[in-house]
This record gives sequence, C-alpha cells and structure tokens, in this order.
Amino acid sequence: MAKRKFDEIYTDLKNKIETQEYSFNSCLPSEVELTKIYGCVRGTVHRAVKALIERGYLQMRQGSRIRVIFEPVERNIFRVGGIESFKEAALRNGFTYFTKVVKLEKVVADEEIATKTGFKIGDELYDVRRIRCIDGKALIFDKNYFLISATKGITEEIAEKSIYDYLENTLRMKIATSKRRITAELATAEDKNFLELDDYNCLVIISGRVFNADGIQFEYTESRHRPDYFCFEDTATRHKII
Amino acid sequence: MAKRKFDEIYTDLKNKIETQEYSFNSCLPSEVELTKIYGCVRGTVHRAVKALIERGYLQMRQGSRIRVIFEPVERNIFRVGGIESFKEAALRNGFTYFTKVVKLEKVVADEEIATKTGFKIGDELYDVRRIRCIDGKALIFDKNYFLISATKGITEEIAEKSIYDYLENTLRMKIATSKRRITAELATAEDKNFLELDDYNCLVIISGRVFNADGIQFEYTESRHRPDYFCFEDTATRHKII
DNA sequence: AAACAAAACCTGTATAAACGAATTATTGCA
DNA sequence: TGCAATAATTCGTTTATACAGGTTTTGTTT
Repeated sequence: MAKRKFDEIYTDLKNKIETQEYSFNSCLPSEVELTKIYGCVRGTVHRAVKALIERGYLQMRQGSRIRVIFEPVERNIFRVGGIESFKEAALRNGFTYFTKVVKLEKVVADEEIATKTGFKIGDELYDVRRIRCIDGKALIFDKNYFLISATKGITEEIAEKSIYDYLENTLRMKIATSKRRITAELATAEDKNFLELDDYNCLVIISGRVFNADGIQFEYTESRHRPDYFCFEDTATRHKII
Repeated sequence: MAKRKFDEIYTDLKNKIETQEYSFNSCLPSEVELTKIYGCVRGTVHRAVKALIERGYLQMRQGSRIRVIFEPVERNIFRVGGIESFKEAALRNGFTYFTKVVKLEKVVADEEIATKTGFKIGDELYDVRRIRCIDGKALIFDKNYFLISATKGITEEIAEKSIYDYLENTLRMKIATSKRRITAELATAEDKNFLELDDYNCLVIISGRVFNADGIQFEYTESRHRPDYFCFEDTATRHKII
C-alpha cells in the first residue's frame, strides 16, 4: 500500500475527520496547503478529497474551501456496504453470528431461474441456501446461485464458513463488481419457516449479480432480511456526475 | 455544457452502451484509441470510464481492455436515485402522480425532533407531511422538516407542486449533498390511516439529511414507501476505494 | 458607513509526459 | 506442435503546468 498516494491521503483525512481533528462544519486547509502537508501534487489531493465527498465526509464548492459535513452516528443494526461476505459484514458490525446451510445442490438453470438470476438457460449452478443467525436469532435468509464452472468445489463446509474466502484465497478468483437492488416483499412460506419473523410480514431483499475480473457473472445473490435488522446507507450529490 | 469534456465522453459512452453499440461482454476501444475518437488526453477518458465503472456499466482490469457489463433491465417500480424531488422521480419513472398536503406548520425542534433530524434544539422548522399518489393509489407518505431560516416562504401550494423547485429557482439555493439511509419498519397508525397498505404491515423508509452548498443542513426527509412500490439500485466494487 | 470594483485566493478541468504493473500477443526454440 | 521467454499493449498512478470560473477579501470611492 505504499503505492496509491491518494489512498494514504484519503485514509488520513478520513481518520482526522472521524476523530474530529477536522470537526463538523469546519473547513479543511486549501488544496495547495494539503499538497505541502502530503508532499504531492494538487491533482492527487483533489482525487482523495473527491472520494471523501462521495462518501458524505466533505463538501466542496468552487471558489470556497472544503467543508467537513461528517458527524459520527450511532451504531447501526446491520449496515450494508461494498461487496462483502456475511462474515465480513458481521465482523464489521460487531455481532456474534452463526450460519446454517439448509441446502446445497447442483441445478441446471431453467427459464425461470435464468430470468431471475441473469445466468443462461442450461448453465450449471450451485443452489445454496443459508440461514444467518445473529445474536442467536435467525434473521437473514440467503439464497445464492453460483456458476459451477467458475466456482467448482463448493462444499457444505465451505458454505458454512465463507464462500468468498474460498473463491478468493483458494480459487484465486478476483471479484470485481456487484450490481445490487434493494426491494421489499411479503414473506413467503419458506421465509416464515426458516426465519424468526415475529410480527413482520415483509422482508427487505438485497439481490445482486456479482462479476469477477474476467467479466463473468459467477453469482446471483439474494439476501432476505428481517426489516428491523437491516440498514443501508448512501450519499447522493445533486446534478453532478462526479 | 461545452465545458466538462469528460462529461460528454461519459454521456456518449453511456448512450452507446445502452443502445448496445457497445454490447454486453464486448470490449471498448483502448483508452488511447478513445483519446483519438474524442480528441482529448488519456486522463480525461480515464475519468469518464471510471464514472461508468462506478455505475455498473463497465469493468476494468489493469493490462486488459475495458469490458461492458451493462445489460438493459426491465422498468422499475419506483427507482430511487440521486437527490431528486418526488416530482422528478415520478417523471423519470413515467408515472402519473398526485400530491396531497396533509400538514404544513411551524414547529420548534425539541430534543426528540433534534435527535431524529439532526437539527438543533430550538431550531424553527416547517413540518410538512404529504401523501404521494401514483396511478391513483396512495403509496408514499413523506414527512419532511425544513429549516425555516434557509427555506422561508414555503406554502401549501408550493408543497403541493414542488418544494425543490421553489428552493432552487425562487430562493436560488444550491443543493449539494444528501446522506440517506434505507430501513424498514412496522407501519404506524398514521401510515395505515394515510396509505393504502393492503396486506403489508411494514414500510420501507428512506430517511436523510440534505445540505446546501453553504454546508447548512436545511432538510430532514423521511419517505415511507409501500414495499412493492420501492426499488433502490446500487453498484458496489470490491476492495478499491475508487 | 455603505457600496462597488479590483485583487487575491480557491476549486474545476484539461493537457502533456513519464514510469509502473498487469495482461496479451509474438517470437524463437526444442 | 507445445512451451517458455520476450515484446507489445493496456491500464494505474503521479508529476507538472495552465487557464477558467467561482468566492472571499481588500481597498477605494461615494
């Protein structure tokens, strides 16, 4: 990580903002001053600052200085972010967790599966279904399809531990992009069977297609969350593309 | 818009991808070839391409070419994106819509409001509540607080038409950043009273704080959606910041 | 003191050039 | 033909520089 100087700047600024060394509603040093601090050129500082803007830490306006708009917020329930495995997310959110594999079998994609998942009819897939328990409660029901040709060798043991771990560290796959969609649906009989839904009759569903660095879609994922254990955060900016 | 050359490139590439001139799973011309097409320097092409990567259109890998991973998908229900008013979103999604203002009054933020909205105790606010009807059905319940000192003059008429229109075009406010959070909750009595919930007992809630270019938070917004009329899309990349 | 114009400052964008690192294509040899 | 070494291509990042177009400050005039 000695490479990527803008990454160092990004991280350093982010830390200083989070620890309130640069406090809410104050202004950062100007870009030229920052170049002196970090010993680099203005373009590099600019890049780091823009990354922080996109994540809701800073705000910029041409002509005036860079303003801090970050305020620390309370701990979230189960915050979704980036492409990450359940294990990573649980660790990040500081929960004790447990996974139970309720299904792991090979299927061939028919038209229905193909339409839903983005795979082609005839593709051979692993159909994996898992219950995610947090603090002892069954709260998330994960339904995944993996393209066998790209993910050969998934076992129940692996599915219980971490499939991403297996893909990245054993198969050496490079995971790149994920397109996700958040929706909500009425709970199905299967949901009610597997999850502790209490009074809720709906679920929040995060579905997505995940691509590897070769541009091959190797996964379709569907994470069905009990509503009160779900939170997604996002920062939007108006009018500008970047 | 003659300025912002990378914006032209971004738009042109995006169009060509959407119309499948550059088709799914094919590769773009290399960055140097693109510089010849668009008559600019590689950095500018690179910037446009990266913006398309973040939006799930393209995928890049050092050493190999830029791959198209965009596939056209079916029309969404009510797709959320960027900072936009209900009116803008309804137009974009091609729905007929109607807004009914059920409340518009001044309040002073107490501790409860302050905690929830991010305003300070004692701030004078407009409390605006509106029902959004799509295709004749009451599906979204919007609860907003606006900081009066920054949004003076909001009337029921304006609230029915478009508050953002008023802020931007009459008050000349520059809206900049919005931090949003998507959660889901059980429907309250108020929700049940105002919305046609059918069988659903939960709502998807988009809440957020909106800042203007001066770094002042002028709005807290809470949009309560009937689950089946909600969809949020997102693209995530693994491990890299940008 | 208030209003206005000019200067100073700051960000937004683009050019040009260089080197590093990963991938892909080619070449030469066995 | 098959394979390994090499070359060419392509993206990743940074440096250096320039000018445009905003905002803030300053100085002068009224």
